[in-house]
This record gives sequence, structure tokens and C-alpha cells, in this order.
Amino acid sequence: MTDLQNPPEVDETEETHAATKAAVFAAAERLFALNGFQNVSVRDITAEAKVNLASVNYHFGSKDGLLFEIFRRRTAELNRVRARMLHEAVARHGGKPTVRDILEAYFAPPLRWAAPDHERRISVQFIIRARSEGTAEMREVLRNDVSHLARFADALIAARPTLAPEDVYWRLHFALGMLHNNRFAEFDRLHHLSDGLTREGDVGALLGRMLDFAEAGFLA
Amino acid sequence: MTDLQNPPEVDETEETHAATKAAVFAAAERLFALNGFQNVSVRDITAEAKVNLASVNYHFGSKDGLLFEIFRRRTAELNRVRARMLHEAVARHGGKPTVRDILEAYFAPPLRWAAPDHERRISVQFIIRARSEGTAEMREVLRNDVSHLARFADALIAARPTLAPEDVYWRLHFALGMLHNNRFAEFDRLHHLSDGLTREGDVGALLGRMLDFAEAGFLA
DNA sequence: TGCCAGTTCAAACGGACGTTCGAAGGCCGC
DNA sequence: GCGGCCTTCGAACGTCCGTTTGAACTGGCA
Repeated sequence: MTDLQNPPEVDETEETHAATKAAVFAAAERLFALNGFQNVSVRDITAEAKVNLASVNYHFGSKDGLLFEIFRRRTAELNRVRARMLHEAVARHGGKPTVRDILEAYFAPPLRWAAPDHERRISVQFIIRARSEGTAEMREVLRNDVSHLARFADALIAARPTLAPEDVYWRLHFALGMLHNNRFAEFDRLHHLSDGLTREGDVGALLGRMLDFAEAGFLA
Repeated sequence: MTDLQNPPEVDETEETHAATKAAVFAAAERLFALNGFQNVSVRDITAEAKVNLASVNYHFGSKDGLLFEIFRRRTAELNRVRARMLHEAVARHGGKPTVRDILEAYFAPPLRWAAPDHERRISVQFIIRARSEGTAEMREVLRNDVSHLARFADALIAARPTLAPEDVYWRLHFALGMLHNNRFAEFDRLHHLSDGLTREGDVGALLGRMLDFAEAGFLA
């Protein structure tokens, strides 16, 4: 008899043998990102994925288990790209990257993912949503995420040695706020406010704007 | 027989004749702000307020009706204070307030409310939460809220005539992100990251930090 | 071909939730 | 003291949801 308490080991790679599991994963990420975690039921997910209702519990243990695996996989992937960009910036500047380079290493990966035709477009919205709607388990991961963020904080402190570390932390907090505010709903409001003057389609231009603003804030 | 379809008219003033209604309002605002909208049940609210379960439906029509009335009352109150501060800034500078004055008119009211001993401390968290967890009805109100925000956008465009309006809108978007990121959970993470170096208790200092950062961003 | 582990399936369970009901209570003018 | 209206009360209703169950199905291997 199948042991429901111990479902098969989670595959770290994107593709797994079971097409059902991948379909559930993709449908859930999409629906969660678009409608919020609490507003999507297991029945919604399995209907979208065209699989049986019990698939979620069989492959992921529970709805929260599914939610958490999407979150864990995507944040790990994002952090890896960010760490690599920071590492490259450090190497490029002989150990002393500029404020702009450090901020770019943090901002650029999610913004590139958010490009209209990027395959990770929906993942960014999922991650942003996890930050405000996440479960206790996800917030626990974000705690450990602090060690990842600390590398950027340390680099910023080194890049602005005349500034008190306290001030750097606060400004990093503000910069993170700028980034996390890039949700669909907020863009809609911005478009409405500017009467269509603003378009977020060009993520390169958006990155430039954000870096201009945040860099000036750090150099003030 | 009591007509449940048409409960008594909503009182615009804070205090109403029925102590039950006020108790429900206060308990709901507190619980919603602390735990999120979906994570608080009508039973939680009525238990906290020490009133009967049916009170919510009797006085507010539905759970969403209660949620919406809290939202409507608090946002109206906040917008009124902001509009007054902007008006005063305009009068003080003979029609041409500085970028910093305009931003202060938008930032200061919610930050003052967030002070540790302020009676509106919890309302700020409620409003911030409404921005990401709000119902369709609440987002509809935020649409009209655009006309309120437009006054600040126009003032900023006038204060920075050499900048393209498009750029001003984007920078306002960034500044709003800074503000909306001031949630309990984010402060916790910041404290953890800075190892206790940052303290948000002094809202005056926080306002100063935010204005320094945002002003520099607008003047870049 | 027959077995068996892994997977999918239809159906149901049990609980939490928002809401509604009819009766009881309490306050005020008469 | 009494009638009428607003409010409060305990109890229940119907629904939606996550999860579980046991049987049916599938493909690979002996």
C-alpha cells in the first residue's frame, strides 16, 4: 500500500518523471501568483492542471507543502542568480564594487524575470506575494534569507564607509520597499494615475530608473 | 420584524449609540491588522469583542461589509490629513512647495499614526494590509484614491519642471513603495539583519530618513 | 502471463466558515 | 404597566475546503 505519510522524494531538478506533478506545480504557481494564496483552492489547481483532486496531496503532502515547495525552489533560484551577480561585481571592481553595482545585483534578476516574454515572469509575482501573504513556514525561510541579504548589506557598508551602518541598513530597507512594490496591481494604479504615460514593459528602462533613484538615495 | 437586508444607517462619527457596534469595529480592526483579512473569522472577532456571533451581520451586513467600512473610514481620515498638510505646504511657499514638503505631506501622517503610543497605530497596519490583501470593492476605492494622489503628483511635477512628468510618476511610484513596505514583519527582518541596530520607535527620525532618501531620488 | 510498486481515480469525510432564523431581552414613550 | 422597536441571543443551515480512503489502472520485470 502506498504510504501517504511519506510521499516520494522531491526532485530538485525542474522536470520529474511524473507529468502530473509538473502540471500541478505549474498551475499552482500561476494561480497563486495571479489570485493570491488563500483565494485559490486545491480544486482550482487540479482543474487547471487537468489532473485528479488527490494529486496535490499525493505528490506534495498538502496544499501548504505545494505552496512551500514552489516558494523554496523559486527563492533559491533567485538568490543563486543574485549571489552570482554580486560575486561578479566584486571581482570586476577588485573587491570594492560601487553602490550601483551592488543594487543592480539585487534588482536586476527579478526585473529580468518580469520581462513580458520571460518564462519566469509569473515566478516573480509569486515571490513578491509570498513576502506579504506567506505562511509561518515561509517566513522561517525568509529568516535564513537574512544571511543572504547580509552579504549585500556588508558590501553596501563597505562601499559607503563614511556612512553609519545603521543608515545603510535603513536605506537598504527603503530600496527593498521600492522593489517589492512592483506588483501588477501597483503598475495598474500607476498607469491610471499617469494616464498611460508609464509603461513597465521595458524592464531595462525600469531597472535604470530604479537604480537612479536608489543610488541617489544612498549617496545623499 | 427586523429587516436584515437594511441594517441601520452607518454612523459617520467614531462613536455610535450601540456599544456593540463600536466594540466589533475595534476588535475587527485590531485582528485584521495583526493577522490578515483571511486569517480572521467572524467568530474570532465576536469572541474578542465579547459580543454575539450575529452582531457582525446585524450591524455591518456581512464580514466584507465590516472590512470595507473600516477601510473606508480610515482611508478617508488619512487622506483628509494628507490633503490638509499639502494645502498648508502650498500656502507656506506661495504656491510652489518643495519636493521635500510634498513628500512630507504624504509620508508624515501615516508615520505619526504609527508611533508606539498613538491611538491610530493599528489603523496604519490595517491600511497597508488593505493595499495588498484588499477585496475588489476596496481596490475600487483605491481607484478613486488616484484622484487624491494626483494632487501630489501634480505638485511634484510643478516642483521639478525640468523633469519629464513620466519620470516624476515613476519616482512617486518608488516613494510609495518605500512607504508601503513599513510593515511589522519587514521591521522585524530589518532588526534581525542589523542585529538590533535599527529601531523604528522614533518615527520622527524614520520620517527624516525616508525624506532624505526619497528627496535625493527625486533630485537625481 | 502474472505479479507488484507506483500512480490515478471517484467518492466521501469532517471541520470551519459566513450567514440566517426565531425567540428573548431591554429600553422608551405613553 | 404596556406596546413597539431596536438589539441581542443561542442554535442551526448550507456551503466550501483540505484531506483521506480504497479500489482501479499502468508499465516494467520475472
